[in-house]
Amino acid sequence: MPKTGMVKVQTRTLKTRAKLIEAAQVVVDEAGYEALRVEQVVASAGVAKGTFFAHFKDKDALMEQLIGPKVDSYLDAIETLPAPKDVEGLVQALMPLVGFMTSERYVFDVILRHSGAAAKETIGPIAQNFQRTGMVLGPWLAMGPFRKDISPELLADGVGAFLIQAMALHYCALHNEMLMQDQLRIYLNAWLMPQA
Amino acid sequence: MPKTGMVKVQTRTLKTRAKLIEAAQVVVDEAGYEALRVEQVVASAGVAKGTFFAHFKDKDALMEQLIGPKVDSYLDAIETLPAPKDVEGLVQALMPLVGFMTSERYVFDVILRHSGAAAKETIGPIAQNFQRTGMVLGPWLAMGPFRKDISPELLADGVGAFLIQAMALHYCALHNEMLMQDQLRIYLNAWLMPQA
DNA sequence: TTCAATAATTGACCGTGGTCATTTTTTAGG
DNA sequence: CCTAAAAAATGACCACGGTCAATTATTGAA
Repeated sequence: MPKTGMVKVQTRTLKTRAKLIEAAQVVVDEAGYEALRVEQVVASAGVAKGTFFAHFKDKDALMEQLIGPKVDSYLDAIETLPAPKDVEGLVQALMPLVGFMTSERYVFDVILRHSGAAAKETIGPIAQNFQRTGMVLGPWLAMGPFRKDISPELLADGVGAFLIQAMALHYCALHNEMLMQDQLRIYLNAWLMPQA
Repeated sequence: MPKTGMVKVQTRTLKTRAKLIEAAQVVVDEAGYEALRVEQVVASAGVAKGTFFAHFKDKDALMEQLIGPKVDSYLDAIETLPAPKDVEGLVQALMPLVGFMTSERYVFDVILRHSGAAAKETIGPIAQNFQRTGMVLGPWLAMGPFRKDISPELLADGVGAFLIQAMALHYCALHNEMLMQDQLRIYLNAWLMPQA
């Protein structure tokens, strides 16, 4: 593995890594995440298989590099939106992200594995995304007409938990998207709204 | 695969399946779930590898047969307990189950992968467990000093969601210094208690 | 420019889950 | 019993993620 110490990073290293990620992205764009094969990636990147594992601890690490930025782009989009004024607005704001996360069973599994369930010393891109979700959501929730008796961080944590729950219940179905949305609305109403 | 129609189930079939599960359980008892190898199981069961996959769709299907009943036994124990009178009591009642679910990273992953399978055509043992969790928890929560503005089913759903969240965080480098039961207590207090 | 130390790359090899055409066993009818 | 069809078991084989000792490229100091 290219050393991550304080020594100079060889240009070659960056080139190779870029080639691998680019080749991987092409495969994903053409056939989806599930269909990605390391052998295919190294073949079209023109490097040996060993090189792949010199750059990525395992296949999942590459997946993180592909899925993480994608999730990030959805968070970018969310961040530009005005703070939602109710649960419905929040759900609508979250749906594109949810749609991506449940676009493939495999993607959802990867995200689940890495969303905090990953026992790793160095925090990966996906876990960082979840942190960022909290950072985006927290202030939003604090501004909205939501319960004020607990911290925005805790509020955001709960949104994350119910997001996972709703996706887990309906991860499979594109045709279940309405159901997932309804489910999420129910959860978030119960979680976010001050009790009458 | 042994047919599951209305024809007679051969004694041989039951024998073989029993041998496989027993052999698998021995491996698990000796080395844990993660260490289980199909080749080891078939070797000590004295059958060919193909036979294994005639009885179980894949390795995960066997894992469900091992983990499902185990989770069930914890639910049995919980069911005999008197309804908890506060969040602390609930947390204490749940901890043995939580302890098992997080005893191995691999076990948690298997459970995660199968917990949302309720939407699938054939509902597996683990998904059934999660349903049962709701059935055990619902009435309990209805009896306790918990919020009454939402249904017991929804309350139980939320407990499930926060259970997963707390367990996921337990494996996360950023949060593992906080004890899982402390985390769970915070979540469940926020979720279950009427707002002051 | 040289060269030794270090980093990156290679590809044969392995472990292990999963497949399938073939063989063996069981069942049911005559 | 005998036999043909159905069910179960077999094991050689494959796919694919991952390893590692050997090889090649890069670097920096003299």
